[in-house]
Amino acid sequence: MLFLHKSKVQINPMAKSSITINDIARELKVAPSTVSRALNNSRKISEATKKKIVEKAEELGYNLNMVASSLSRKTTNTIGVVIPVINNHFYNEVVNGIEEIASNRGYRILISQTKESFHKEEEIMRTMSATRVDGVIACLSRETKTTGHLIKLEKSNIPLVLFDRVNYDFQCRKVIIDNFSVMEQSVSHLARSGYKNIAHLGGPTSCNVYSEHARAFSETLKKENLPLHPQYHLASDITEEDISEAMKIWFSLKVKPDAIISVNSNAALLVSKLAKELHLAIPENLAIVSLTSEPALQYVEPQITSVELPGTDIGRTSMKFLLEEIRYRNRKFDTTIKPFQLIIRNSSFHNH
Amino acid sequence: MLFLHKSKVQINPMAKSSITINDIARELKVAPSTVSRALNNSRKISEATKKKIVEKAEELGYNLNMVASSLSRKTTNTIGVVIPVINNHFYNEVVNGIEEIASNRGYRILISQTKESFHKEEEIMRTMSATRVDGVIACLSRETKTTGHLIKLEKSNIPLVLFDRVNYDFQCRKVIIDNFSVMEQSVSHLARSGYKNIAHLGGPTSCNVYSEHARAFSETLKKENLPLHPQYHLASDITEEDISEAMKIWFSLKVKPDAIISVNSNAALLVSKLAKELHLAIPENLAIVSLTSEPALQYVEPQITSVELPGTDIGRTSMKFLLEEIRYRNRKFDTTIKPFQLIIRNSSFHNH
DNA sequence: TTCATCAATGCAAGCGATTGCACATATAAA
DNA sequence: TTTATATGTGCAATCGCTTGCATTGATGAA
Repeated sequence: MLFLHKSKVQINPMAKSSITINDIARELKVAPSTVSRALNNSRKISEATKKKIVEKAEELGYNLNMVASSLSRKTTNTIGVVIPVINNHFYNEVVNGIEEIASNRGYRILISQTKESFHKEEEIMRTMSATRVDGVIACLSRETKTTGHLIKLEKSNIPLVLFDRVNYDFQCRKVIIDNFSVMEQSVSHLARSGYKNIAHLGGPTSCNVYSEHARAFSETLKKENLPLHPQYHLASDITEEDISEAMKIWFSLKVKPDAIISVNSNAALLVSKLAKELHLAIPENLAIVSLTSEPALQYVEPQITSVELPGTDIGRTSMKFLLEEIRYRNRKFDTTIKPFQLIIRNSSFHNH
Repeated sequence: MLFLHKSKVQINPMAKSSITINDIARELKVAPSTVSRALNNSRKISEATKKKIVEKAEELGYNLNMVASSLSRKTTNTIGVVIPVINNHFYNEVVNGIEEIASNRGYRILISQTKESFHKEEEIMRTMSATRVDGVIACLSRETKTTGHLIKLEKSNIPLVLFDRVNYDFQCRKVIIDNFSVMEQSVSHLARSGYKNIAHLGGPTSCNVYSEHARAFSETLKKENLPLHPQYHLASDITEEDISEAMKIWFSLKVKPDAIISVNSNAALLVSKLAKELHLAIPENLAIVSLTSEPALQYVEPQITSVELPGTDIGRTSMKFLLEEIRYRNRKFDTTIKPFQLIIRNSSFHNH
């Protein structure tokens, strides 16, 4: 292919201003408003004029300036998506769900990651508000304890839907999982399979998800008449170091755990690896259950039992709720609880 | 917990219009231009006035309207990121690299996925152009063969940097991997380890990355004096079905492959799983090499040899290049080749 | 023929910032 | 004291599009 002609480099430091509706209007000797209406397919414009205008727009290579349009319309057709991190299976699925609905309805999405920093989350909310997104869907950072930044968002009249990690003190629509039940089912499953000394590698309890896990862990152990060793009930930031250290400590105790419930799949994979290094047979000596899923869990040996969360569904639902608020401004504060599934694989099931 | 007080619902269908610089100006009896300058910390405004204005802005809960600002300034401080899919380790890393540099320099990023559809890619480019992003960083879809949409983008004076999957016919800055070398090193490694019948599970050759793999595969086999069985040289869309089918066919042949080079890590993981189901010992009966990496490769047994691509680095570099073009409008058309690393793990190395 | 009605288009005022230029003080230099 | 030079603000146009209202000419009803 030859680009000799087209590749004429434009050296001007300033962008050559592009074609506007005024250019079209001038060429056709009509009013800019007519051009605007025609391009928006208003039915107040005759078909003949529309055709003429559309053709001329095509000819001149006109491209709508959304910035101007947004300013005038007071709506950007953009929705902000705030997630802790982007490289995570669950959030990827949620984003996919959001995007699916959004793009169907003509909305763009602006993704930002908090990297689990409250400070960054605050800043992101300010930016979302400044860019005048039409709405925000967010999953709070682990550090987030207060809601001042959410209240500000609300004050700027930007609808907000929270998912997964939420703050119950803040009034808005929420799409969540029954985290208590997630843990309850996990513990019960392990109990039924004959495991007695169950450890919990949990997240920081400042976050609702993890505090609910923690509560369910204690309560269910009691219900199942299983011992709750305080040192088996860990809440940490779940870094690789945290996990290694926990494993080291646990397996140097007199009574060692025979099952570990891990807050997420990354941690579970690491636990599985470390367990193998300790020559522990899975699931005979040690069971592993992960409270979130990702494909890799099915590729390791043995496959790891995990809780499947409906990420895409959560995304879709959140987006639909948000659209309702955007369109009809009917603020609702109800919380939707999505179903999950405990998928039992070989890491936690054997005949004692 | 009680929500009674906070739940005062605002029923108004219309967003209460927010505070503008004019409101601040009126209250303080100064000109809007003064407010604008003060908030932008212009040094033409006295410190006293600035203080007054900033305080009033704070008091009224003022929040800059970026839309208006963008229209006036003719720049959005937003850069568009176009990737095939979001749920992919490599692209996640690239996005992280981009975001790191971008947020340091005060840029937001707008992420869109093509889902490997050329049609969607075209549409995304139109949107990017309409929203007047200051620049675009893109990795082309597998289907993309033509560059009309890129030329249009260029015509709207939006700088573009391509990474990984590029089109050599299109003039712009590119950040890529030496795909030929990736394959060459993989084949040579397998040859050195004593494998003879190497199969290639490749991607569609319409895409430069995969066609380079394919060429390197043939050439390196020849160089290493190894047989090239045409049926071992596969180019497909790499769906799960494609892979299953390929495996079925290959292992029903008279001469079965003793090594498989898989175009990406998902495929490699699946191959590894299927191989186990066929009771093939890895790496004794079958070696596996993946041409991209993800953490899961280190969790499976045996760990899978793979090519580590510098995703974050690619992202950072692309963003830096883009910023140069945005800032100085110095169009350069050079291609940067980033180093990769073949990490040899247990799936491809044993003592024959 | 006259008046109401309607369809098609134009006029002009926004939207909320930014910015070149003019203008008023104040200060310094002559 | 007069003139040059800063310094700090205000004026008004502008960015490109949207939209309420006015206008025009044509059509149909009275």
